[in-house]
Amino acid sequence: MATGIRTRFAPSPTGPLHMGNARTALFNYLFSRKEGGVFLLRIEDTDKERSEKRWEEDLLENLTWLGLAWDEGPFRQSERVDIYKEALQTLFQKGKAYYCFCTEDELEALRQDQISRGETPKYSGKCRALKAEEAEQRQKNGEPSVIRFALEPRKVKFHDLIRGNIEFDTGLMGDIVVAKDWETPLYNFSATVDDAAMDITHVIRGEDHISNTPKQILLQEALGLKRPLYAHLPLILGEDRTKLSKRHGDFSIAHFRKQGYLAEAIINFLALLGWNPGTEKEIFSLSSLIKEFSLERVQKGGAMLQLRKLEWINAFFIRQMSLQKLSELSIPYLKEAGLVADASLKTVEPMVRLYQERIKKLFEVPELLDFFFKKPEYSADLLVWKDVSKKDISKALQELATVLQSIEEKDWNKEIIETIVMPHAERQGSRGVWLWPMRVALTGKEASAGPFEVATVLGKKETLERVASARKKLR
RNA sequence: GGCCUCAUCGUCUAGCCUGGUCUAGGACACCAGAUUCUCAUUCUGGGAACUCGGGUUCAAAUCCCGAUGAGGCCGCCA
Repeated sequence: MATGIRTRFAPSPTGPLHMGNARTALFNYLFSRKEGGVFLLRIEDTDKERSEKRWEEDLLENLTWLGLAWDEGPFRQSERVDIYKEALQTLFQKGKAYYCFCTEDELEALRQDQISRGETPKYSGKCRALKAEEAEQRQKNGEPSVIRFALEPRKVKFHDLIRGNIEFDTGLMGDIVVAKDWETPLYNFSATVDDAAMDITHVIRGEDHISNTPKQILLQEALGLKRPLYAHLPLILGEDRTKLSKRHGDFSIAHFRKQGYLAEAIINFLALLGWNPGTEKEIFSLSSLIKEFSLERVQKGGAMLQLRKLEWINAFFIRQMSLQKLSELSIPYLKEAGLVADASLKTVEPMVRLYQERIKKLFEVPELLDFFFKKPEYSADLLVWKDVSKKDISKALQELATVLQSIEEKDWNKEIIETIVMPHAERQGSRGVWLWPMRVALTGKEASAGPFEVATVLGKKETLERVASARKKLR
């Protein structure tokens, strides 16, 4: 903690953790770890209508699954109302806050009017002119109101660690609502107060917050709070190059997890979306990312998600994984698909081994391995290799059965089966005449692992049975 | 509409700050070939980009200006 750097991930529990969120969390995590700082989690649940406990749970669970461990928190803004109340008082004392009694209809009418005149919609500041005592009285009388912050109209400059200097004219913005009432602070206000209260040194968040920054800076100045450093990350875009949202489909981490994407792969993929090491290295573990990460190498332009690449990275990690680990991960998917009630590593490992280089995501495991657990279903036509006649295929299978039968149980392994069967297959002009129907007889599939490996796993008895039933199909 | 941000292959990007070594590099995807009973893996090869226009300079993807395009924000959401 030598550097005293503190970052935070501050999602609102109004939806699941998704690719965009997760990357913001990842960059905050990487930066704080790299600098030996603290990474904290804050749940921004000030919106009572939209916040849901299940989304908070989703956030925590999937963040943990990804391996993004936070050092402090989770803090919930809903549990920190007193802190905001106090800040609100300060604002009132300094004459920077006032009650606004304008109705939503009134404001909407004003907005429409401004838009139709080609002006920037902004609050007129009408209630700012109200006498404090009068406003207080109306408020006490129960007249509906909100609390606004009197924005100082001036140029606000700040330095963004990714984009350089940015300047806004706050005269172009209306007074913002900082709280619906004393118990209900709004985002710009609660986030500003909390970032200071939690000693956040680096605010690393999405680019969509750039225009909130000047408002927050003005709030900091009014409250006498320290200004953190800012780094605005480029947005993650959908296929239409707009900000990722529900209509782009399900990009929740939970969804990808269910599909059988590995946490390592998602982390690796997300890291490369908007950041690169400056070398040609593309495969990273979380710990290697911590070593190499730097905000200076973060991109400025938004990046479209490329699911193909995620799949490739996922398949890569699957190929790198130990057989045992991959088997362990596969078992739940086999159970889920109803192929096995219970499976031991010992039975599953030999099967998984044959498919390790073919699995792109764990979700595919059942459809790839199903024939190991049940008799294959396929049409007789599938047994036919190229334009060989069914009669010849049947003959090949008959001879194959005889040859296989001759192999002793104790010699039933890939090498021996291959050395014995291959010479026969070679004599056919094309090996396919024997190998194709053999493989189809055993797997029922157009594409699968090799016939000798599969036969080995199935065992002699089962192999012969499947070859026999293939011959029956041809009759 | 206003403000802000961004701009290299289809996509993610290197290079840009510190102009020449860039006939612009890598990866994914795609195409072709090798291996092969199939699929996958692996290997080899291929096509594919500096948004446009000015300027500065001996020299610009790189610096400056403008245009265009794209995105974000303009909530009693975050």
